[in-house]
Amino acid sequence: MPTTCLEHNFSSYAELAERDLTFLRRFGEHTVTYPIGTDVFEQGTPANHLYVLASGWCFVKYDERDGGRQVLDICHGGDIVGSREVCFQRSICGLETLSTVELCAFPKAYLTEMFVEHPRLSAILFLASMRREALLVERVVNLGRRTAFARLCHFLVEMNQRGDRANPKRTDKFSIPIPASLLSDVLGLSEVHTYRMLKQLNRDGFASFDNGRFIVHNMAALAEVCGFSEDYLHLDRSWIPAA
Amino acid sequence: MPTTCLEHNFSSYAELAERDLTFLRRFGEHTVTYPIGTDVFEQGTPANHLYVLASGWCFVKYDERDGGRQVLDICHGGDIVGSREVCFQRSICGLETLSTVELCAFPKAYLTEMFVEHPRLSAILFLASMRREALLVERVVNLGRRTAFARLCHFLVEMNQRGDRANPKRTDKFSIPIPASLLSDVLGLSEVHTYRMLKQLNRDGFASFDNGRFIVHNMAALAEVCGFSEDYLHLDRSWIPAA
DNA sequence: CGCCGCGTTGAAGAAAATCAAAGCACGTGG
DNA sequence: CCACGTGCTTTGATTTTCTTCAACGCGGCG
Repeated sequence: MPTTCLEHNFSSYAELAERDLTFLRRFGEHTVTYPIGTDVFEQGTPANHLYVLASGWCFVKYDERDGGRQVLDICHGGDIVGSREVCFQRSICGLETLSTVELCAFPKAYLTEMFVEHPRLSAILFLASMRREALLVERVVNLGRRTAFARLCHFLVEMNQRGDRANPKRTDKFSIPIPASLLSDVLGLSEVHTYRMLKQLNRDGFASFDNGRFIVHNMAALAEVCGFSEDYLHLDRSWIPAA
Repeated sequence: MPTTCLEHNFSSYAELAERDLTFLRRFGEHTVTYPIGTDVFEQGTPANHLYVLASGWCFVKYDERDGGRQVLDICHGGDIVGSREVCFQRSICGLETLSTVELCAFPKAYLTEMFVEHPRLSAILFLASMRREALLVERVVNLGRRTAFARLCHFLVEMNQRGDRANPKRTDKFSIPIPASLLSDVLGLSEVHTYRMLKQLNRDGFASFDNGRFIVHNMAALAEVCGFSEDYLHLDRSWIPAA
């Protein structure tokens, strides 16, 4: 499983040729395991790897000088993480684990070879990055233009959609090991207000939350409240070079 | 000028080989001019080109069903626009002009060839996309964790930095043809509150605003108020394939 | 002139933050 | 076993921030 996670992720975008697979397998060996609460890479310091999250949960965070913190993303199994950070001399964000995680590490130094020898892999990495950027766009809209309650609904719908992708067998129950304090940093709210919104979510019968486990009772209502758009799901893979 | 804008942009990331330049020049011809108020591409519809903004101003917008609108970016001369949109079957965002603009259009259909034949160009496109993503990260933090006034300050500092990049001869005076209504959609504020923040900006002696023209009196104070981070400026180009 | 878009101001109200207190589960040490 | 502290959750009261509504000045322009 760990040795094929990079491979598995890339394959989900397009079928790979044997020589591309061989290249990926060279790095599939570099699997690392971290316990909960580990800073995998830190904001402001150079990042030397990009990762595929093989198992477990982690989140991308941005800490402000004054102690404020914004969570940029909750990573799902299969997500590519750190491809933005390796492009900068100092990481824009930090990555912290929410559980024990297995990460498949791809050394930054091999990006050059990938772009030269494996155009198909490069195109896939580009496409995956654009997908992540589209998620960031949704987040900007969420924070800029929606109420606290709608933000929470949007978060749930997005997590559900992404959970489906990571594991097609899922139902409307899903659990992410996320304390409410962290959820408030995702939603750009105070912790107290986040608790109130969770309460309302339950009162309205949309979904319930208990210790990191969400149970969605009415996904359609959640999507309706926040005007959820699925455009980010529909990537155009047609231009990826043939194998 | 128009015929070399793509080339000029890519060269700003790394020196190009003659064969890369030749490839870019094939598309340098496709320069289009649009009047103010034009929708260059529309949210929800397929995008067939990516662009380099050769001259003028435009902005990236996300319209919600309920009529709300969020502005994702104000594009500066030299910016690559639409590389995210071409990766989706339906554009995530729309692009509208703020003035007469000249755009250098690169057909999506040629991405395949670029990735296969021009790894250096592909790497540069990737790097430029990561820079734009870093700007989005700053926007998420801005909207999620900062007050109205700090958001405005951050906007000014960012516009100033990016203006420097686009035109190194600039000073602390700069003008973007931006009505306050649009500014409010950038900052995620109501129009009225935006006016009040502009007033305060003037009262505090940080900067003044008149009809799209900003004059910054104290850039350091602006940067201080919002805790501006320059990390996004420092790209690591070291891994780009040699020419 | 009268209309309209843009900027400004004031007042009222809603949304969310902040402050404060208390309950509850859990682990630790006595 | 119980006492105690600590972190997580809940609730209420208060304050701040921002939105909304409304009115008005002002300049351009048909």
